[in-house]
Amino acid sequence: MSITIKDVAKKAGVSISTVSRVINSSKPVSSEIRQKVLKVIEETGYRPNPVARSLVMKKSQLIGVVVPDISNVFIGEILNGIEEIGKMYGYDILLCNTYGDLEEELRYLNLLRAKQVEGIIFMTWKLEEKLVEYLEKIDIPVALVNRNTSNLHIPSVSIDNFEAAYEMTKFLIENGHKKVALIRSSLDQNAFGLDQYNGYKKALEEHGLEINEELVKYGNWKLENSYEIVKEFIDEKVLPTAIFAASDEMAIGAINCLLDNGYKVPEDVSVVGFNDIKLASIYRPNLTTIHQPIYDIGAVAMRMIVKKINGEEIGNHVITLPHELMIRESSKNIE
Amino acid sequence: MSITIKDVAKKAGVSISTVSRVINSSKPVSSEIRQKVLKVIEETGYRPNPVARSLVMKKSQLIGVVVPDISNVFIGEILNGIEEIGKMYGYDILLCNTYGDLEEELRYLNLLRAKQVEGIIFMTWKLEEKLVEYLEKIDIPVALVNRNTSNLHIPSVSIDNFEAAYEMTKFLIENGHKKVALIRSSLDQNAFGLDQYNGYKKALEEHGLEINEELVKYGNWKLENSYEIVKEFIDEKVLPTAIFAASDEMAIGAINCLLDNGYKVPEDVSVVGFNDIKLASIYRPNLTTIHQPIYDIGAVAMRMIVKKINGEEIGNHVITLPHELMIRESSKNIE
DNA sequence: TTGTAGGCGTTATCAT
DNA sequence: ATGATAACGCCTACAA
Repeated sequence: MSITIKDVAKKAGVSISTVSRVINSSKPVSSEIRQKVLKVIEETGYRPNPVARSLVMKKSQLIGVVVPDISNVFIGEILNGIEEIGKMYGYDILLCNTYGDLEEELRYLNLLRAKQVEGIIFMTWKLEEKLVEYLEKIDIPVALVNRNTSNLHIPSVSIDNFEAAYEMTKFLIENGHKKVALIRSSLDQNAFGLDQYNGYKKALEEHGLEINEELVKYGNWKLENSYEIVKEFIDEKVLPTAIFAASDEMAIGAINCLLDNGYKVPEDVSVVGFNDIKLASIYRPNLTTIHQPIYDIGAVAMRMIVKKINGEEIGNHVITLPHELMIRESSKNIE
Repeated sequence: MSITIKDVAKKAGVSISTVSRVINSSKPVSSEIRQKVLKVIEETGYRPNPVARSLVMKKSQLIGVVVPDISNVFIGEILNGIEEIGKMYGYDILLCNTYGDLEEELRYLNLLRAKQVEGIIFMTWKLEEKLVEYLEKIDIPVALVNRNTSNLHIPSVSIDNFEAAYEMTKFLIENGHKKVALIRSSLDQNAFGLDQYNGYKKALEEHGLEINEELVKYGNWKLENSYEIVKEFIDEKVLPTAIFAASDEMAIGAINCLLDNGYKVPEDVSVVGFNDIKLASIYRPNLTTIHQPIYDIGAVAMRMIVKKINGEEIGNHVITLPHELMIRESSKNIE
């Protein structure tokens, strides 16, 4: 039986409201009584019950964070940013792992509202129409992460994936690569990775190269998966001179497949990634990739949520963080 | 203004107790009334408020999970197991990231109790004495993960780290390695990694090799860190013929440092890891490592917590899962 | 400045 | 089988 505000009140010889006032400093209390109450709190080790508090305040000090894969290192680093900023403001994290499944995402979104979370940070691979609808009219602060939403009415924090992919593809082309493969996520219009695809396309078009759909493959962001995709390239003898993987992990999967099949990187094939996770600059060959301020993406998203909770006006609801093309060892000029 | 049980009762023309009974099937309700209530619930989209429920039931359907580093892939996979099993039983996760800091760990533990979590899954690098005390007398179900506690009064789920490290070291020695370095976590007695150290020591002793403390280094489980440690070996010209890193990530950091300095793996130096994360079998050279059933560790821990919550008797409170020595490319017989 | 009392949404214990 | 009603622990008008 844990100690309650009532016990404190009794022990201090004051009313419940008074105790409430000193713990919340919501209204003035004579410093004499305050001291007395504080002392009792100290002695008894009393802690206000957050659940009861949530019930009456309709707040929970909880932020719901829904992600498609906790074991993805990119997501893990974003979570670090979210957690750390959240902690600064006294918010805790209710974690939801969806595996990118729409039903799960919807289920969790409902659950989170029921649990009175004060804000939601959302990340997914495929932003289905249903989700967009839901997120556009939800009545609690939401931030979409890693996805630009300038065309939607949902706040978001991400880099400019389109521009970044464009730069990367352009870089490869200007290094003499005429056959550039792209490994991105699934085909759907609303899938994360569409921006990358469009950036890739733009670069190709600008350089008068036609898009060979045979070279655009759809992965699931896993190492193992891109390994298999590259194996297909090899088996089908359509191996390009450069492979642009939409994540570093997929790039590494690709490189290993190439190595296992007797190809050299970057001598035979250039392989570039996206995200710049820590492994990218340690892996051998070091990955040419797009640097994202991963931690910051999470941090900024959380800060945005906190601001909204506090009713502070936030200027732009679509925040685009800077990215950078990191040219390292896994790509080569073949001109 | 969300709809409450009261609204449903009124709309269905029954008492709130009746509504409560149909949503919980706690007591018989005439099927006629049940249908009526169900219909109103359907129409109104009523969802019981979990917070109010928590308050009266003193339960929250929440499991607190505290980990030292979310972005660590090993931990990420454990979280997958925890989450998935938790979801099966209707439990959600309150995630706490501590960076392994004792103050944070203690703070979170208190917070979790206050939030009425029904169970706690705990993981840390250093199991400080204070934590042991706290965990031994906490009044809610706890499971320590990735750490054998046969000498403590805390339930746990892990592999036999001692035996695994022993096998690995023995394997290296029997492959002709007389100078085997160990990169493990910090020096403290209670640090995770002590079991590995002891296993390592036993193997050396059994083979009449003396322990050269110069070859035992203390890392922080990060890639970058073990890279630096190996650099020290090289600079100090005490490079051994084999390096046993206490995690795959550290092994990869070690290998990359060797490669960057002109050494070949495993020709010049054998490097082995621990955990068998996915990357281990994709990385080149494939890592010789200890396979842990990572996902299962999380899953079993969660199942254990659920059982305890339900008051089911669980046999052994210290669960040891099987491990396996995976011999791959990063190690070599030099006899 | 302090205390009283009502209410937050549910569950559970009584009667009926 | 059903319905009042008292908790659960806390906050907050409203009174004093």
